[in-house]
Amino acid sequence: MRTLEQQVQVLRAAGYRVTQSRVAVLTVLAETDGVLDAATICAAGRELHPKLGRVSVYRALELLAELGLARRVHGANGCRSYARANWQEGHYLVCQGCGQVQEFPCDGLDRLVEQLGREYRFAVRHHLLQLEGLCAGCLDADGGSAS
Amino acid sequence: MRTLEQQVQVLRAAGYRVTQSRVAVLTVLAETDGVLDAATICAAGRELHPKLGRVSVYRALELLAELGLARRVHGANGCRSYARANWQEGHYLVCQGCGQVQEFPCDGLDRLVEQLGREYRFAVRHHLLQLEGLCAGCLDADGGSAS
DNA sequence: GTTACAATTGAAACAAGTTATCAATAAGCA
DNA sequence: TGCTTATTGATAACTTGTTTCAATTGTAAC
Ligand SMILES: [Mn+2]
Ligand SMILES: [Mn+2]
Ligand SMILES: [Zn+2]
Ligand SMILES: [Zn+2]
Repeated sequence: MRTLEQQVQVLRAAGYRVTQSRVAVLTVLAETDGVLDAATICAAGRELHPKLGRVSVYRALELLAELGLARRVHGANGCRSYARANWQEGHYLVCQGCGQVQEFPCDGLDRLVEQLGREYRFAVRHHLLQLEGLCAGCLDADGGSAS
Repeated sequence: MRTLEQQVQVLRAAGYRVTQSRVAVLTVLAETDGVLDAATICAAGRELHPKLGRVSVYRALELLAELGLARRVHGANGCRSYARANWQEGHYLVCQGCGQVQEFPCDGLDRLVEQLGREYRFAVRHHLLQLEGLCAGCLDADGGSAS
């Protein structure tokens, strides 16, 4: 789990300025476990940086996603929401109960992806694996009553 | 590969009416290998059913996706495009060269998903695996010059 | 074939989400 | 501290998706 300070270093190292807007967006994402859409991030970000504008939020999210510091999460009605991220490739669990998003490493997946590439003669450049279901906490809370 | 006739049966079996709008959308999707957005599907669908309206295209796509006859494909700038589909779960290859979308069966993936569920104590309900890269055809055409 | 009825449609108006513009600002550097 | 330029953000434009509701059409019963 990268700290905010480390994330800021990623920004700087990539040659981008460490601006109040970008830090605000990064901070908002760091303070939640779930997914947030641009409007929510903007509202929350204004408590840190009151002048924050909608447009900057969109621009920051796009940049942060490129750098692997944020991730656009695929939802049933579009992918308008983002979660914090620590890697560029997408391997994550989305809890349908509490909305929490959890990244996970992908050892087995990378092997599988490589194998699929050979099988279908396809040169894989990126891969996205998203699992939806119920997290441990929500399973316990439900007592197994979840459909 | 399900035929159009079989797809129509899926619609009917699920209790939905086989309307000109739905058949038009299904046909347009069947006639391409790639992904199409709603506007494009609407335009193409009007050659089959001139009265076809935008709204019906959105509604048809949502329904067809539910039935596993179409799939919303996750793109870099949102997921506004659809491809034909034969299953409800998402395992597919998206070619960045020609735009072709290819579904594939998921034996190994299902095992992996099950294992991940145990490892993270997460009850998986749905999974999405999307690989992006270059298909065999585009690899040959490029002669290996692709980045 | 005709009739009855609910599911479905589609034009129009609306709402939401996203991007272009461009003068003003502030981040990094000397 | 001042210089330079990337970045910002208000506004306006645009694109995408949804609501509404009277008209239509698919289906099954007659
Ligand atoms: Mn990986
Ligand atoms: Mn599967
Ligand atoms: Zn949960
Ligand atoms: Zn998506």
